[in-house]
Amino acid sequence: MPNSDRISKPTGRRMSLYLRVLHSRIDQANAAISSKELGAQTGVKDAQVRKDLACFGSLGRPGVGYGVSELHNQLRKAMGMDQTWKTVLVGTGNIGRALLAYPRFRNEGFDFAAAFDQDKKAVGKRISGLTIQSMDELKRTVKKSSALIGLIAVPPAAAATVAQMLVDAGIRGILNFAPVRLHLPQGVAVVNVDFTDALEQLAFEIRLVKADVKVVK
Amino acid sequence: MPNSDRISKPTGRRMSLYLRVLHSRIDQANAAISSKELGAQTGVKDAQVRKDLACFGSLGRPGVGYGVSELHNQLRKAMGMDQTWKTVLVGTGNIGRALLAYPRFRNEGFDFAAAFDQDKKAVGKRISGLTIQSMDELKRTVKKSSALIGLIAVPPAAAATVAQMLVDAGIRGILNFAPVRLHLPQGVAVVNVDFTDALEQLAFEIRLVKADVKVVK
DNA sequence: GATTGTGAAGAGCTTCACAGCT
DNA sequence: AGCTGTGAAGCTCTTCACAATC
Repeated sequence: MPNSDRISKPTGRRMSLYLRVLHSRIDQANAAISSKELGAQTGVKDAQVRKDLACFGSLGRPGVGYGVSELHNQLRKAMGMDQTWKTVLVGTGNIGRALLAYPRFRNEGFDFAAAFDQDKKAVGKRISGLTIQSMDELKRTVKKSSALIGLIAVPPAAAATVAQMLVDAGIRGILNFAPVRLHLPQGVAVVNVDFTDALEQLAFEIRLVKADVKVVK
Repeated sequence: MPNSDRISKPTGRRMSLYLRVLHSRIDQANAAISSKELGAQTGVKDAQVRKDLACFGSLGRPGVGYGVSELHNQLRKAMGMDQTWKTVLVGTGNIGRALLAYPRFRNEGFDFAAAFDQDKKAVGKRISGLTIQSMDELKRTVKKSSALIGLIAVPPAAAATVAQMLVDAGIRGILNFAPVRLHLPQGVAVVNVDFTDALEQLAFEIRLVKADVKVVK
């Protein structure tokens, strides 16, 4: 009996991990993989893996495991990876350019439809196959492209304004690289990627390890 | 009575947020800030803020709040931000170069001591004030610089090897940008930053929102 | 009156353990 | 024998609520 009331956030995060493992085994599509094996590859306990996968109903066969190909398809569908997500980028500085060039995005179904920059000197230049557009064109271009995802890679001071522009243009989710908490209306999702936060987190954990006699898990 | 048994990971993550708010108020160093205000700025409930801050003992004054300057100092110390962290970068592709140029790292106490690349054609070039070194020099340079943090910005296939080299050289923490789960000995901390994971997460949340009649928090 | 610090309740996530299937 | 699916137990983090303090 399916357990798909609602997929929790922790479960969603782990789904990405499982997906990565399955992706690396597409060549063995007909083979089976056990929850134990999936767990070992992702650092997740086997019982947890089974609980997570139970969201889709009973895909596994006792004594055997999960069909790689079948599970891969189900997971892709559940995570929304069975479609192409039109995506736009705002901010073509160092980070923005690196993101545009990042090869895995396209492979995973994220397709950049446009790139924007406030700097008039950047507008018109081509990077990674896109011509940088001015902010004035944002709303029209986004609507026309029906992009649902926006990446914000602008300085902190500009992030809030840009976020509002994206929302007004109909964007449904923002991947935010600016070190700022965005206030967005309900119905618009945000995921933050903050390099400084990440480094601080690391420094914090190093201190934990050094401070303790016993190492903290 | 202090509650500093052990600072949990969720608490640690929020500390970064508080720190950011306090940082933006250094000009009002003598003023006070309440848990409610700190919470509003960071999206955290006030009771949670107080619980988190109670780790340092009783810094707050009932009816008033927390001294901005005092709290800032305590937090910086607790998060290990009262020192300079010597840091090295491996991989000087698009992402690596963007990280080296990221201005906030230096501001927050992270100091790049060296950059390495496997590509012989890159070695010797200067980026952001550093001369790219070959991998052969990694161990010696890292030991000499006494760097504790390593950033991995290399292709997935190379990440595990690089991680091992960093650990052998005495690194205590790794910020990993490669989409790979690193297996490291106890005592070495890892924080992963995976752009594709983040985007997948976002796509997943957008789907949640669209699927539901009621919006999920 | 405003705000802290905190015990207790609540919610959510993880792990255990085992019946049941192949 | 091996493995799944899952109820129940265990654990951790969050929220509530209020006495104590300024």
